[in-house]
Amino acid sequence: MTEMNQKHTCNTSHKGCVSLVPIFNHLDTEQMNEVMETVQSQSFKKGELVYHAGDKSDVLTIVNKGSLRLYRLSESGKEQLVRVLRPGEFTGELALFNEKVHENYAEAMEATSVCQITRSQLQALLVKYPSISLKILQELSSRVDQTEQQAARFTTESTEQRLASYLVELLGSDSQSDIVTLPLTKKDLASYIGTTPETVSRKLKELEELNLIKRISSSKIKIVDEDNLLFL
Amino acid sequence: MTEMNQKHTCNTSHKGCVSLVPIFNHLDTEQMNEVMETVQSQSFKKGELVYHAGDKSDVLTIVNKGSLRLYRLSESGKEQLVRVLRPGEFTGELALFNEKVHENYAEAMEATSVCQITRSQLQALLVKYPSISLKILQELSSRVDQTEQQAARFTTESTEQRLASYLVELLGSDSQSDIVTLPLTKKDLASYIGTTPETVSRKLKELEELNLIKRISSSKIKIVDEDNLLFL
DNA sequence: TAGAGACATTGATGTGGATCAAGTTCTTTC
DNA sequence: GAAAGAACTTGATCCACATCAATGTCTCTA
Repeated sequence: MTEMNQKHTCNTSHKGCVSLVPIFNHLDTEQMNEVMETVQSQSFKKGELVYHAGDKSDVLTIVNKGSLRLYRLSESGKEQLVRVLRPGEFTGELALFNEKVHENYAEAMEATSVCQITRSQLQALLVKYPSISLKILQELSSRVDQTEQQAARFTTESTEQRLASYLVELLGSDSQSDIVTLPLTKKDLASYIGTTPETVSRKLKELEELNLIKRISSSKIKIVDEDNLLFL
Repeated sequence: MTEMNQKHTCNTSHKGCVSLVPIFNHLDTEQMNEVMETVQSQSFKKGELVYHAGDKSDVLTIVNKGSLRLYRLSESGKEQLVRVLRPGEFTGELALFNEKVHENYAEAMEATSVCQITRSQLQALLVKYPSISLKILQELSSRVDQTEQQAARFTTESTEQRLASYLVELLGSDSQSDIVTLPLTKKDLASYIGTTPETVSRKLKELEELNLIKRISSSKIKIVDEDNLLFL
């Protein structure tokens, strides 16, 4: 991986890595044991890079605990948040399957442990258990869909609409309660929806004045009127 | 598939479908023959839809001849061009691998012939020839990358820069000559780079005044200064 | 080959949201 | 727990680009 970060390889408790993640957790116990022996566990402290653009390391990195922030730098050096990886999600597929260099940066947002599997190891597993391919294909095709949708929103919706959609989507998974917790700083949130922190601030204020949301604290927001949020 | 379009199933000459496309053309002759027997050939006239948003048909569609225009409609009904599929490229993976409905519309841009393979047929092939999975994984991961880059451009680059990048990318594949042929109408081009036809018109004029390009005809453009196009 | 409809250009105008700048509040850390 | 520094908010200004409108040009088709 990146040479700049010391690695804390711990050979115990790969279990989480394997049994938790969608691409492996359909296997039976014995097969999982086999997978566990091939994956390497690794930990990163907040702010450390798992890989960076230009890096060619060919491992698949699966988040076990914590979260990774994937971002890009534009030609002009502006940072664009691509997505946040949560436990069970993976990254590194471009370098792994296409033998290309990474185009993204992957940074730990908090203390984060991941499992890594090399190209040759994964290839062996894919041949032996084709169902793993299928899971990865599922995940990748749904990522293509999500990213296309995200791109389409940049050109067809206003900043306010994108912010509102984002809040409602947070609610979706969170559910149960009508209070969402922003998992990102305002700066990252702004970058993700394609705007600036100043504008996020102003738009949240506007949404509050329209009685669509209520700001509880800086990172907690109550969704008052989900339907009209999507109607903007 | 879509019930609105008559299908022109021709059971001859699947050969192109199979031997031309990256996901199959690494197989040996005998294996290809096997694949040929499972795929279905189909033709579409200009403007016909191969599938549409909401459709749940679970086939992988591979372009053999011609081209398909993939687009989305936003909530507000605005059309966003996602990408153009050329021979060898495929679509339909979301519905196929995730058993979800299509989110895109796929429309023939000209007389187009495609090959289709159903979920169960493909699954059988994937188990038998794991190298096919690998090819699909390659293609999908590179699509994720491209789409992420496209999304990042919407937020970090100006319209002029996006247009310039687009022209240079056209040159890349076309190569040899420094003249590119726009494969899209101005309307589609505008949608693809996230702007309006009016602005495309104006920006092309500006680029010409800067001596970076020269418009030969409405669809042919000479790239005069590739380096500075990327420097904008 | 004329005429209609689609597509492309150009101009005039308005505005959403970026940018710059100045406070304010929240977190670190020593 | 005080000081330093992030992160956040609010205000004032500006501009890139959308939108609306009019005209010009291409290309089907009858």
